Amino acid sequence: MYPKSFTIGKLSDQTGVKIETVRYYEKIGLMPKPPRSSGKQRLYEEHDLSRLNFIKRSRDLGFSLDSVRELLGLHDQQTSCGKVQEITLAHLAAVKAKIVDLKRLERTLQTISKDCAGGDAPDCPIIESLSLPTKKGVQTYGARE
Amino acid sequence: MYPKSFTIGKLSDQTGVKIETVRYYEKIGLMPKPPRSSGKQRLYEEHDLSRLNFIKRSRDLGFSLDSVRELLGLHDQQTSCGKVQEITLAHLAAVKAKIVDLKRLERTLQTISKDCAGGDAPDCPIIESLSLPTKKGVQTYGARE
DNA sequence: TGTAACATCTGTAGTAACTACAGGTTCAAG
DNA sequence: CTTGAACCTGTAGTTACTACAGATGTTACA
Repeated sequence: MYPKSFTIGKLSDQTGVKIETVRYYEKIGLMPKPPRSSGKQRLYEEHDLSRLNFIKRSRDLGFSLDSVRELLGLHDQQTSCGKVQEITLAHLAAVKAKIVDLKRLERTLQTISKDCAGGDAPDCPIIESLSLPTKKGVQTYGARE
Repeated sequence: MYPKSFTIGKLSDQTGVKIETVRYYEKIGLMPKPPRSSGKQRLYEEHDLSRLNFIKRSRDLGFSLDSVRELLGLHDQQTSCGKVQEITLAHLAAVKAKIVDLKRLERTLQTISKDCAGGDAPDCPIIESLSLPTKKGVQTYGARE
């Protein structure tokens, strides 16, 4: 039999995506509902493996599930490369911005920790530094997701 | 009356923390339950402002709420500077690691997007690149939270 | 004093992207 | 035929909020 099928466990092993996550992707419509064995177990094939790899790699690259969904749509419809690049470049810009944020954060943490002797001193300069108000209305560090 | 109190709206304006978030912090025990006015509205004072500033600044610096809770505990008990520094340095290390991850991610995104002409070409090199399997068992990019 | 507009109240549900059960089937090996 | 691993469904928990709905409270102005 040429198109030999395999269970969710194999799919999970091959891709590094956890079983629960595969079922979750099915539930939210990222992965198709596969045919089942006589005993209701999911049976996957090669193309499911590709699709899941695509999803995993995109996720590893930091694309949101919404972006992945969009990318998959373009993939499935063999549509324009332009849109794909647009999404990718937008994502790249977001990543760059995040790096800038984190570097500022790194500098601040380095600054506030370097004055700390680290002993049992009652007036910790870190605590004092943390007690300073954030500047009004300014999202100073923006390190949140 | 010297210790003049103010409502949650003022507290929110002063700190930049949204009203709902202040109530949320109260619910999870980060902020104290303040006294109320005759009509059940929360009444805050200066020290609440300081505490909330501390929380906000820590959050902006990327500390988790659990870390903030720990930091506040040390703050409240005037305890050792050493532990504070420990938490801070651990956090700094995590931030540095994340920067490294994101930079790798940035390079990858740059690489896969630069070959893309961006037109209506049916074989998009980005899509092809995304379809590659992630290396077995290796958390290659780790860009997740 | 009335009333309109705004602030605040409680409580619940929703968000992202999973992860972790509980309590049951099914499958493969010996 | 029995054991144990793998699989099933469904629900609830995670983080750190945010967004309502529907009910009060407060304040400014006429």
